[in-house]
Amino acid sequence: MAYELATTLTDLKEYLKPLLEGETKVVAFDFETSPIEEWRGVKDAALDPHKADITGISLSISPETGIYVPLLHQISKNAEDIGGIMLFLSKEIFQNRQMIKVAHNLSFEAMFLYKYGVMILPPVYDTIAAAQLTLKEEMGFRELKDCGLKTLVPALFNVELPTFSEVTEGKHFDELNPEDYETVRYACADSDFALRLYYRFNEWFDRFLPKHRFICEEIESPTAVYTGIMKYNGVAVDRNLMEQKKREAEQKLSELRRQICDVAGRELDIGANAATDEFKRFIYEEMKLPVVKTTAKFAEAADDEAMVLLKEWCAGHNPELVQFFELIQEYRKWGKIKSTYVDGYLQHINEATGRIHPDLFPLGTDTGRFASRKPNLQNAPRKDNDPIGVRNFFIARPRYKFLDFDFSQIELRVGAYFCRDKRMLEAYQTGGDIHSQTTSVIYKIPFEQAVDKAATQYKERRTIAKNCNFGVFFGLFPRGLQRTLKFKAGLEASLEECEQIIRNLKNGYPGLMRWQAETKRRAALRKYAETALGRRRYLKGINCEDWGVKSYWERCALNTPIQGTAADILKLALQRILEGLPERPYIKPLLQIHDELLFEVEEDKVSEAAEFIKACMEAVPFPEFDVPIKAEGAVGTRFGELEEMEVFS
DNA sequence: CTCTGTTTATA
DNA sequence: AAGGTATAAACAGAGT
Repeated sequence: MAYELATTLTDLKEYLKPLLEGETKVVAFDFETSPIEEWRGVKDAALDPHKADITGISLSISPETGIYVPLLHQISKNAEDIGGIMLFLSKEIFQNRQMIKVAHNLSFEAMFLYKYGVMILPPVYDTIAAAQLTLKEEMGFRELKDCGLKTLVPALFNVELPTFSEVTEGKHFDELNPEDYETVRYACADSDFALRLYYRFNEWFDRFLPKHRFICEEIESPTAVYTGIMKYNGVAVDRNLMEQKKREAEQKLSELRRQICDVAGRELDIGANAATDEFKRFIYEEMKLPVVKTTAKFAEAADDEAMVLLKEWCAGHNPELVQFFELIQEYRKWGKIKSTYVDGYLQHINEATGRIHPDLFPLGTDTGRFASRKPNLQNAPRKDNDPIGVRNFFIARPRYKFLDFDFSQIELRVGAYFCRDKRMLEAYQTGGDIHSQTTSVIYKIPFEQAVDKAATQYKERRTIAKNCNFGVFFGLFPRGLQRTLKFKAGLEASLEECEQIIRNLKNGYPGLMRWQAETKRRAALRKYAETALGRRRYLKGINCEDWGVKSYWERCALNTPIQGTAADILKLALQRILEGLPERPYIKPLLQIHDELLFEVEEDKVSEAAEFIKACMEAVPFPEFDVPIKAEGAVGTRFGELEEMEVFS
């Protein structure tokens, strides 16, 4: 195999000649990284661009070949004129709009390039995204590591690759000698096989699912670059505030524990969440309360709904226990916030940056949505459900502001696009708002009151209306609606009333029922659901005999096109934003929260940035999409205190 | 230490 | 005669 070592820019140019002269336009590349001095002993520091540098770069332009450019090895010789090489690579390759840049797990490479101020631009191709879009079903990919090169290459090319630790034997990559062929071989194999995967996956796409090639090339690969940028940036936190709130929470929890034991009349070990066996035995055995609800596995439930029901029962039979359940509910609320959002977030502050950099997975879900882990920054509690203000832990860096844009009702707009319901389409095309109509229907209040933001319970009512709308779209039953209303809004509605609401909604939007029936029928026939752009999700149990199982998969068949198309639309917006970032370095992408994007922006560039981002998000996502899209902006210094913002365009 | 069940936070 | 779906994370308890 022809793997070479480059020690000069001339060597590199010689290898890349066919690429530079336009005979081929595809190049795969890969970085080897090692921790910088300060983080040498820290686990996984080599994977963190704030604790590591690029040790060397490998490139490949044709199968079974590759070249390795050593940059920062500690022994033997590195390439001459590293600055010149980096400049050459950025200009001629990474930012070259004619060249297809291939990498396996592109967000990693994009993250390191961003560190050096280089924004890699489309066309790009992430072979890990391609793997997810081709083999996810048959190989059962879930985690990123399941589709690492070390798994894919043996499976697809019948070639064994040495693992990183076999080659490095516990050392960092920069301690290897670049003149050893093993070093060159290891580094080059990664780009060589990334390139071969590019051709292999494209053959697969062209043969079996051309639309997934479009999704890979035009959506997921640019998204991988954007993801690398978000991961690099992370979000700054106010550690002092977190420590202070931690103490407040501890105090509150111990007070509540004491009160709970007082009301219970004895010492009770309720653990961190009032979920111990001792707690459950106390309510169901000692107090002999009725089992008002069971869990999925038919055990006695003790969740918040059960607490509400028990509280109601006690109001009639055992009034002194009402307070007990109220205290338990409050205890759990504080417990959740302390363990997940205070202690949990504190564990994830990066020592090098003082910021939180979550793991973001653009293909982490079955529908095409992102997932966020370690920590999950997509589920920070909202103001109205959070006594301590967790979102205020997040602050913009000095001289910057947070800028946040939220797609308004994106899933319902997508739903309107799919079901072609006249009234829904018209409502959106004339700038209207379906949640308001629903609000007025279910609360029996005039439309004017439903749209009045100053009216009491505006937000809460809207949330419930939203639940109804989404629920009805995806197959909510009257029972489910009744439950949502009872437990989320504290509203007692009869089953008949709920049936009436659903009937009203369905009558109000007749296109909806037709679409639902047709979508379920097609899903059963094809055994998959797809988004408007053809992103597929297979529906294993859609033809199962068991009503419950089949019914679940039918709801997935209704949900996937809508949730998935909304995800596609957001990812298309990311692509447009990415294209504009090189000329707008004052915009720093931080997070994606499903229908929302968070940025840090230089404070005197906020309106410029807002105008640009809004335009990217509101652009027609693909030609057939005929429903207007709206993005609403907000600015602020703390994530919990963003103020709505008027954006002119 | 890992695994399952349950609960709860978000979109 | 009836479960909106998509996630991540924490705790509790049981088993290795």
